[in-house]
Amino acid sequence: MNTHITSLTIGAVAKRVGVAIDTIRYYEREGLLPEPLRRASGYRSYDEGAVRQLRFIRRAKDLGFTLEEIRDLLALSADRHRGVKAVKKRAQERLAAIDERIAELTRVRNGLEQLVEACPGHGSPEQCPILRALVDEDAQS
Amino acid sequence: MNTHITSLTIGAVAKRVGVAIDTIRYYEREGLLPEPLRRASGYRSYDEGAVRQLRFIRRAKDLGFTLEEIRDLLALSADRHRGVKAVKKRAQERLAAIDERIAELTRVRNGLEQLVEACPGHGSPEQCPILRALVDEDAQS
DNA sequence: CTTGACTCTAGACCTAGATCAAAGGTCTAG
DNA sequence: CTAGACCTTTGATCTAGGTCTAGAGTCAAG
Repeated sequence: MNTHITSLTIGAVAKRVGVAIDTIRYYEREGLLPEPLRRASGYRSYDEGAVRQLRFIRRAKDLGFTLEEIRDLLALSADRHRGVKAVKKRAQERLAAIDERIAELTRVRNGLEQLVEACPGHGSPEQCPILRALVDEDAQS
Repeated sequence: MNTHITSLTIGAVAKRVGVAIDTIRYYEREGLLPEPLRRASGYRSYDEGAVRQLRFIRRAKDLGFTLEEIRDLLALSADRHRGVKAVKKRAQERLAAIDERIAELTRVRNGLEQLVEACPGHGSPEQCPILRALVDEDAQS
């Protein structure tokens, strides 16, 4: 519960969150982070809220959300009550997209595995099922 | 076994393989396709071998190989005998990379699923496990 | 006060894999 | 012969998510 007033430079924020300074400025340009206060010198001045928001962005990115989707999530999370429903919907959509991607990769994976297993690893290229599958239409499983 | 002499324009090749004309020229620039013969007019003149090679590239790409890896595969496939071993090795590496990617996606997927299941879909943002997980470090499973 | 680390802006550049535009030459059906 | 489809080149543009540069100003330690 350490809510004392802090004033962090962009470098300090970057270090805390583990992200590059340029990335923070980039997120600001892209509307993912609000424009921070400025010192007299023009230096950006951040507080803990900015650190939290930046961590939010990074975690959402780790879950595979695009920056555009994250912008949307941030807007929704600011909407007390009504936002929750929409956030859940976005998460479900993301989950479905991941499932689809996994299924697709699994299909490719299994096809490739069959080829690898069938390949003796020596002999002429004509006998290699991997090369045959790549060259001949009809050699596909 | 239709190996009669054919001469195809780039457009005809593109249509047969189902790829854009620009993509064929791009592959040529990138060294994935040999420079074709030219008519007196300068038009590229392709034969069935080029069509086969282009299909090879497309199939390999569908299996998740990058264009750089495909360049390598093409070189290997030209090596009668010794190439087969290396091709199998590349395919095994590709398979391992896909497995790793699937495992990673599955981890993310399961984490996200838990959050979705725990979210009531209404109420205040503080009660939404999805938002909590994104905001708070310690709310992570 | 000096030095070195930090920050500012605007804008260029990067990867991968294409895709498009402009300005012009060629080919073919009618 | 002409319309219109097709082809040529060079070079720019796109997506996504940053990363880097130059030139200038600021801050903190000693």
